[in-house]
Amino acid sequence: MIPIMDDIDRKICSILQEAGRTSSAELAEAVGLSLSAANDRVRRLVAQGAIAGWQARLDPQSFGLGLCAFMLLDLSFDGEAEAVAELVSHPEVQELHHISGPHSYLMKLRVADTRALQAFLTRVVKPLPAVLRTESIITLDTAKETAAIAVGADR
Amino acid sequence: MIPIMDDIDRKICSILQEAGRTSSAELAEAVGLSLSAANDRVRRLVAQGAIAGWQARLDPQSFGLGLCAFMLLDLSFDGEAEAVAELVSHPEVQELHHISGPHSYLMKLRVADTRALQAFLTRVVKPLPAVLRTESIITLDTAKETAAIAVGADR
DNA sequence: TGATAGGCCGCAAATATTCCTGAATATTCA
DNA sequence: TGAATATTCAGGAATATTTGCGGCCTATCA
Repeated sequence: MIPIMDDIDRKICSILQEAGRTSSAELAEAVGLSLSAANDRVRRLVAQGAIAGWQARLDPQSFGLGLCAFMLLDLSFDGEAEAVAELVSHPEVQELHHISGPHSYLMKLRVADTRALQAFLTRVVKPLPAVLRTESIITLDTAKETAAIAVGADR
Repeated sequence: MIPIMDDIDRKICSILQEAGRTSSAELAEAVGLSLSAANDRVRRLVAQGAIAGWQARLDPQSFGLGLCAFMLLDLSFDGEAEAVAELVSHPEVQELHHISGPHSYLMKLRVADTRALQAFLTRVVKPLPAVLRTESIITLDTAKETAAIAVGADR
């Protein structure tokens, strides 16, 4: 099956990435299809992998996680894989990207406060043999933070 | 109402941020409560704001968005607010953080390819009067990318 | 023009959610 | 301490949603 995606599919995805609990009836109405047709679409999109999962978005503040930080990492080639495996295993690490440029990796962290960041750095990051250098970036204020992608459904 | 959160609340949140469509029955079973009690919890967590929303996680590749990039921005104070407002209005911009350190902002972008990144830079970023300098960081490989936070429910 | 496949619709059964009541347990205050 | 008040939980009925199925329509292709 060739995963062609038409405007209706995109609109469905657009709606669901904003409001994941939209009922099939509402969804059907929004895209102008019958309930069962809309449902078929959603099921197909999940099967195709375009919809990768469903999740509740939690409020970090409610869980005492007030600090978002980024960390640039310089890793030696030796032990790099082990370091990556160790880092991604921690829930404080939300993202870990291998990047272009003078640094090896960019890591996104979500922790309670600067104290917790310091603790994470000391307990987890620095002990890794591959870690040559780190540079921490604290977010002071967040203007936008979403995982939503540009589906292009509004045309 | 003081939003006290006990272990059961945390476990519920932990489950739902992994699998947002878990049925109340499953949820109830997982935390050892009756269906209605588990449901009450979820409703309360939503009302409190601990659960901020529900969403389908989409696969960027399926929508032709193969490139994740970060951009460090140096903005002049003059026109900063307008630049921020303009940037966050674009769906390609997933995140925009005001950060500590020598740069003003860190922006996360999701676009089709380097060509699209270049186009965004030329069409959207550079024309902003407040933009003094930019530094683009391309992600070569992503070891982890999640919005899940450390709920601390596994204790 | 006839066969076939894909998408859509509507209905009915199965399942899930919501709402209500009452009992048990904590908490507050005199 | 003891009574009054709140919370939290459980069960069940009413409501809503999801799922599965059969059939219709349309586009495609030989």
